[in-house]
Amino acid sequence: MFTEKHHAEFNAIPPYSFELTVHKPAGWSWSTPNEIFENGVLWTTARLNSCLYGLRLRAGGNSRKPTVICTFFSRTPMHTQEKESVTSTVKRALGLEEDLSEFYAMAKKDNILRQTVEDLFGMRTLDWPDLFPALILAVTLQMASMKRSNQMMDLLIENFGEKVSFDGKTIAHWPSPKRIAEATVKDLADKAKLGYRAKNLNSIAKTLCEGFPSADNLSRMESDEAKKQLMTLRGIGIYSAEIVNPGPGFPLDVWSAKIFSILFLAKEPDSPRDAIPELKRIAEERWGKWRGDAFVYVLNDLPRISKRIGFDLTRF
DNA sequence: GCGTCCAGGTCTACC
DNA sequence: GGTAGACCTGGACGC
Repeated sequence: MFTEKHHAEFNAIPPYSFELTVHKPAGWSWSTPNEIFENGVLWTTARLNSCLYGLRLRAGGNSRKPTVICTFFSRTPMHTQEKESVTSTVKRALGLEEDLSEFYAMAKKDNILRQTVEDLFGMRTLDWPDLFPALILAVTLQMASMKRSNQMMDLLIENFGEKVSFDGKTIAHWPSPKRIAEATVKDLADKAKLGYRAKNLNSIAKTLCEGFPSADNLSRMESDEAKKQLMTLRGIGIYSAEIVNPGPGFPLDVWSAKIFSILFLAKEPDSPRDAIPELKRIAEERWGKWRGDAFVYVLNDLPRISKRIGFDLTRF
């Protein structure tokens, strides 16, 4: 039984939009696809240091002094050190201490971003509480339509995940690396329809169980070093590493390559895959170290950008 | 109903 | 070091 074990209020560097950060317009979840966002409150689950927690999060403070109020639910009593550790992970994943002022100053001079940063004022981009779910997402996105990726993720959670009941809610959470490492490749392929990805995910899970830097550790590394570490995992290439550890990366795939080709070059690419290196170069030249943030802002504002440029970017 | 093609990449063998 | 081809499989599409 998960009961309330720890309660805290965290300060955020303004501007900070709790809602846009945890409940993104493009539909990306903060920790698990099954989390519940109602009336400004997020009920979600996270596996931190191999322990599962229920979390209830909501905005506090005001626009000049924003805060996030967080309640942790756990099976067992939480020790002081455990409280400090999970608190620090949650603060990082909420982007509370991220200062957007330099990004916004750059964006105000950029035709594509100027209005977008106003549309999504105060949104933090993407920082995973836990590493394995991010790797599952990256692997299931490969060579599949969004519908099929969602099917694989849903089946993984249904067949190998865990349910957490707390605060009157029940939320199904991602499987642990241990559970996927212990499953057979055949079982993963059959039950989660992973196809060739089953072998990769099983290998990744085993590597994580043997010892691999956590999401917290990776976030403290230089971006290139973190990317290098991630790319040692089987089935994780440049795109997947940048999805998992966004930083200043620009994780273009054939879908987003079509969108950025329209925005940068005003044309659809003949071959989106072949256009990726050139589009990445343009993004780096145009947005520099802020290209990762620009990437997330643009992809979360497609309906409004489409209206402004008179081209439907949501049809890709 | 059936065949074909392709999808929000990565790895490997071969040059 | 650069690159063609293989990789699972569900769903869309044409016939």
